[in-house]
Amino acid sequence: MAVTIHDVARETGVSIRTVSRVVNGRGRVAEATRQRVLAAVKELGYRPNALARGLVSGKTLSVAVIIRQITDPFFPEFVQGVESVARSQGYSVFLCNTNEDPQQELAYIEALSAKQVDGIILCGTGLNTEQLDRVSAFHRLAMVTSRERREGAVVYFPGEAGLFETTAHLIGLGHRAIGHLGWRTRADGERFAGYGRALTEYGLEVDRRRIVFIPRVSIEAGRLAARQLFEQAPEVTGISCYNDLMAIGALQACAELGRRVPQDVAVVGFDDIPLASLVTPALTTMHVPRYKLGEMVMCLLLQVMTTEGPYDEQLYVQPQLVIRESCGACGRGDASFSSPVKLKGRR
Amino acid sequence: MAVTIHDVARETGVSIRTVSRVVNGRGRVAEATRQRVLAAVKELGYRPNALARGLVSGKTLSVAVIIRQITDPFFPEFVQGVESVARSQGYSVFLCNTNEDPQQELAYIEALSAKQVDGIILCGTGLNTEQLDRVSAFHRLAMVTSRERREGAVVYFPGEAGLFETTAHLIGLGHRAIGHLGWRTRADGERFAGYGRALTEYGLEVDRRRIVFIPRVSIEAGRLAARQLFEQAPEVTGISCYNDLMAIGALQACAELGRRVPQDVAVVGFDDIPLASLVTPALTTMHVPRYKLGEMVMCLLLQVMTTEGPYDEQLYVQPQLVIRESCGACGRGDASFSSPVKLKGRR
DNA sequence: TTGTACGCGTTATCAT
DNA sequence: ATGATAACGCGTACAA
Repeated sequence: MAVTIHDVARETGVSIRTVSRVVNGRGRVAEATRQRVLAAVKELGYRPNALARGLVSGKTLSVAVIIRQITDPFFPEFVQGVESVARSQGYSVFLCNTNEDPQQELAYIEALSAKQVDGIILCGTGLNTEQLDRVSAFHRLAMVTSRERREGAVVYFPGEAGLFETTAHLIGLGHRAIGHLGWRTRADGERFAGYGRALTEYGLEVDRRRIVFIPRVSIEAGRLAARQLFEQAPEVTGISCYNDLMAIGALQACAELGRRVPQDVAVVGFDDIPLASLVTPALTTMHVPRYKLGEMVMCLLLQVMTTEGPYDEQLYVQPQLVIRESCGACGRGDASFSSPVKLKGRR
Repeated sequence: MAVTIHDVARETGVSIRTVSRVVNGRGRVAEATRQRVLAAVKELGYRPNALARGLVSGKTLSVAVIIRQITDPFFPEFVQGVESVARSQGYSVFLCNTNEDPQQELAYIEALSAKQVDGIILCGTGLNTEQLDRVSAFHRLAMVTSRERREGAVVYFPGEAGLFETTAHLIGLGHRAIGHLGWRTRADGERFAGYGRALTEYGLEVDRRRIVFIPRVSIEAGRLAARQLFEQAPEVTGISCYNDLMAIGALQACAELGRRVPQDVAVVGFDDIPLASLVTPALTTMHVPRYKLGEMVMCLLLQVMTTEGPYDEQLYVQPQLVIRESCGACGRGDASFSSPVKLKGRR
């Protein structure tokens, strides 16, 4: 069995109360006693049981981060940001991967509440508003979302406005037949909505044939989706994508089909993952400061956790359009500058 | 305050013992009572406090995975493997990122022991043998390592043999001036050792100038290291790298410096991350089944946790050399098959 | 079949 | 300054 506070007390000849005082640094303790206790702690290798501590204190000093896909390059950096702030405040982090499944997400939240985590961070939740309200009634939480939300602690980066901007960028470059590679079929997809609004505002039709949704995000899924798009709507000359992974998949598809980027087809992504600047043509995309997002939302959660009652604060992060080469808008789209290290179409 | 077992008992008019029985599904309970209790549980939203449960049972149903770098594409898939097995057995997973810092790693282990996790998974630990022995004396643990280890539960994939093989591959292709991009300067680096042994066994000199170590693994670090390598030893025609990230960085460097791959320089990696098959020339590398590794080590940990006393089992995973294009060994290294989607030299 | 009571390792409230 | 002791919420001998 592990060594407990009683062992230390017995060893030192004081009461457990005193040991507790020394260990927690609260309350006055004679320096001599303090030293003796500290010595015993070290010698016995005493480590306070966080369970017992949490049981009585009601605080576990642990938080959970729920993300959709750890293999999506978006999330690791985000998690790092969360973790760095959390650790600096003495918090441990539970990482939970929902595999983009809302059921899984709910299941995790259930389990976490049993674990008595002090707070939960949601990044790109798949829950609907009602579910979200229920959860936020029972947990201290902070979230990163691209869905408009007027209550609670949220770091908001507008997916709708983001895709409006990328799509408008394509329109501004003269494209008229613009396709979209989207995530899921949900009617309330903000990014998809941004795509639609851009078309509409510029007087273009939203054509179902030019839209392909895929359930799970990956380069390979993007490649396949793009191929499908070109079959359904060969006239497409511009593609705005849900994110960079899909966009890179689209680049592959273009390469396979002999469509030159950006000369024949312009492709624009979202997220600006590290890979985006590495591919050739380098991907034009919306930059999202992932690490900073993680730091911000964890800071918000700290506020939430130290506040009695509801805590409302919405932080807005404006994604930035990063113009590279995949849309041909970059002044010197000189192919001779490209390195011969290329992405392959398929393995 | 949260609803406790007492609330449910009061609501139902039974004792907490009965509620406990129903909730845990142990012991005989009259079906009628059972239903009433279940109803109350649902209505009140009762959720057993895992802290209290863990305190009395000595089990928390949670494990921790300690990894070096969540942003290294190696780890996310590994973690997924761990998580899938863990979840299937009702375990939650703490994810801990050490940022390749052994001190951080020790700190995490300390904290985790306070959290009473039931087990710990180490993936590519930075601890030395002595530290490892100490830790394994106090915790149930399983590990993935490329360092030979004859005790405990370990999934072993031989880094030494792996780099021997990649280096030997280069030698077999006729290369004589072979460089190495390594991680850290540690004398006990297994992969570096494999590189050295290959040279020696084939009668080649180990030349210090042809070796560059970098402290942190990334594509960018690999690029810079490769540039340094070419400055120190311009005669190099083959490079065996610690992992794929470095190798891809090396590909970039070659591109920048006008050295054609594989015609002028052959590059070989290790890990076979998804990106490896996407770059052109596609990277020749050692394939490591990351997801499977995660599943295996979690299964081992389950064994460890359900076994009284020490549990010893070493699983060997043989990495496979995947011959692609970056060494020119692929029969038809026909450049015209390459897609125009390329990696850029720098952003 | 069901209930009482104790203990898990802490923290914190009271005395002393 | 320090020591008994009561919670915290739950599992489980043991009793009924």
